[in-house]
Amino acid sequence: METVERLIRSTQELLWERGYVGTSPKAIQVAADAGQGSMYHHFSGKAELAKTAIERSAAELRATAEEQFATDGTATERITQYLQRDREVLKGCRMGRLTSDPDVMTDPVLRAPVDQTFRWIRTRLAEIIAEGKQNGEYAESLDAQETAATIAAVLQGGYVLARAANSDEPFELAIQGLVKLLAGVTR
Amino acid sequence: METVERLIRSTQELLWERGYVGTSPKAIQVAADAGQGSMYHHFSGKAELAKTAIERSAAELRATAEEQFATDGTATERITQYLQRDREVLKGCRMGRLTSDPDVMTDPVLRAPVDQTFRWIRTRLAEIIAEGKQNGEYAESLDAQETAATIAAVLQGGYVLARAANSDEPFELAIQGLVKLLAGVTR
DNA sequence: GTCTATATGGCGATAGAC
DNA sequence: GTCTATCGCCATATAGAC
Repeated sequence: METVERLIRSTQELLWERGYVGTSPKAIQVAADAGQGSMYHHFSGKAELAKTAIERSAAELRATAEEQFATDGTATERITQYLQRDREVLKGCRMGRLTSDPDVMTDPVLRAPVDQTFRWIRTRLAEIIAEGKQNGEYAESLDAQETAATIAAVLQGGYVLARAANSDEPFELAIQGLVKLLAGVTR
Repeated sequence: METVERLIRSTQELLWERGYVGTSPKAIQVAADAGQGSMYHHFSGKAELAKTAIERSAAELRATAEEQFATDGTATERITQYLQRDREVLKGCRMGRLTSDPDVMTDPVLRAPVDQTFRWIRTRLAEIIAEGKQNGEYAESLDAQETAATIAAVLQGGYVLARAANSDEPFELAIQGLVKLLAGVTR
């Protein structure tokens, strides 16, 4: 693999594990097996490399989610599939965790892909719920935007609870609880 | 206010804003208006000060939550009150955000109060839901543990979505969506 | 493109004077 | 208890040779 690619992927991994503030150029170089000069030849510095890595992760995350969303099946089936797909729960969400990083949230360039990712997920979930209302799966009174936000929040919050407990269990409980609550509004 | 107290409170504030990795002893000293020697006289170092600050924040958080939980009223009323109480949404949860900090999660001493806080919240919510089942407010089939985890997750995830969007809106949407879903299981 | 040398400044802590 | 001095190390680059 080329040096640039190794640098980007190593940065993605380190941002996931340690955040932006907790990741040093040196650590990236070691992980990527690239020299100092090499890194600064390809990128202007830590910030530009992080921008590239975050944007890459955002695109990957959307692609993975769309795999679940784009299947055929009822709205409930698609949402449930998304909720229950295999996840590395204890690592947390690589986008969600960045919202705790002060330097990411402060820099509009670094925050933008994080922002966009969650807007996209909420929009996509709201579309699916709206479809479910159209075909009579859900009551007309169900608010698509609100419910979409709730679903996205349970996932993000599930990660938080799991990491706090150092166990997948609270995540699984939260998802299961949500699935059952959703069943309550399904006709 | 005494120096020790200023040190602890400044650390609480900085941990909330910038996390453990993003907070330096120097920054704490400046915020607390305390000298280098002063800080190291009262605490062995950054880690011990952080431990004290996190434990303090955990206790405060529990006390604040219990204010909502301990009122009289139906289970739904108490839960809704907790969900809809005034919050500094864009600052996020000071316990929840620490789950993204690599050095906090790695150190058992620093992680313990975070762990305990969320276990307590989930337990407390589950108790209230169980009471609601007893007095016929909720269906017998409602799982208290799962639903408690879902509620806690929506709050934590709501913070994440709000910070990503740099707006309270997604938080409010997620809470509102949850309240309505809960109404679906209320008799 | 990649390497090594060098630089400035901050981190996290220790030592000892006052 | 608080202050200043000092320390070794790392963060984040820049410069210029190869």
